[in-house]
Amino acid sequence: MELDRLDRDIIAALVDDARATYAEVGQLVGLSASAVKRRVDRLRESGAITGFSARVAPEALGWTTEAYVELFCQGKTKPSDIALAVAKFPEVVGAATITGEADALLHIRATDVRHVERVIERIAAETFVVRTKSAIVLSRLVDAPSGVVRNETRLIG
Amino acid sequence: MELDRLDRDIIAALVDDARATYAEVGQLVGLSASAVKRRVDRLRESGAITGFSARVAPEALGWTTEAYVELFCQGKTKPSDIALAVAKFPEVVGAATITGEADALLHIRATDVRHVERVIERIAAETFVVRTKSAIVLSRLVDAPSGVVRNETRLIG
DNA sequence: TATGAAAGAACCTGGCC
DNA sequence: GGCCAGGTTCTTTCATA
Repeated sequence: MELDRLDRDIIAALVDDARATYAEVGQLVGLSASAVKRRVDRLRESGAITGFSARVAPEALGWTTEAYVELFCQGKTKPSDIALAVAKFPEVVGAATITGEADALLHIRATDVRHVERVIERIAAETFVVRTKSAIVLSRLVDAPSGVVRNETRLIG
Repeated sequence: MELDRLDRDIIAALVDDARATYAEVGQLVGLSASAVKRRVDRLRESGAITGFSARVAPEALGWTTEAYVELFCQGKTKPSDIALAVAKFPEVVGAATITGEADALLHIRATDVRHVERVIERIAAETFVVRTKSAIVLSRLVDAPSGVVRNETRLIG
């Protein structure tokens, strides 16, 4: 699907504030409220916008620790095997197969370092996992809303 | 600030759908619409909810490639130095200082591999950067909304 | 301190041009 | 894409426990 500048501006506005009214978004991008609604409906149908989420401060919910874990797997492990295995752990908030020595990289959120350790232990117990290599996050410097490149479009005003 | 089960259920409902009406959230958690609104207002003021974002399919916007880049820095590089430097690049959607050999781990979104290369080149040109080690993402397996642990609370119904 | 009910204002939604 | 009308939702106030 083809996205024009208006679509991109609307998306940027909704990434910034998903509860903005159609009229507010319209004023930012230069459209009427109903025109914005039509485009948003279309963007959702086409899958460009996949939904709307509250952004949460993880610490406020007790998730004060995060870690990245590299997974080294057996020769013929499929990405879907890894996906299925890690999806069982709510603590795994991100996962991807990657190039390089490791086969996959996991992003984990936990309540403390002990909790991280327990999760890694259980993941390492999966049959296809040969070994893991983990790094605890010391301080987070950047955290963009998932799926989004920051400041992608410059809004007028 | 203290969060009870009702607050956590409300947060879970809004992470799932930030545009749900207060009445809808209320029905999930067992409160009236106005009670839900009061709690949401309080959660925003207290900082537990930091905002509301549209979830976007990066590919729909042309961001088809992602990479993780380890940064090895000079001895007395401060986290704030790294933060300032990488914040200049909209392609850096995540960054954190970490334990282990590397000093920081960056998460990059770009239009293609050439684009990733250009960004890494410019980051490597920062005075404090000694070297980098990067891994291109082959396929994404898990991607939770930022800051959130999946399925944190079990909603009734 | 927190809740539910109610009322006016604001907003959404769909039809029409 | 804009305009408009009817239905829904938000927001605030009030009374209650």
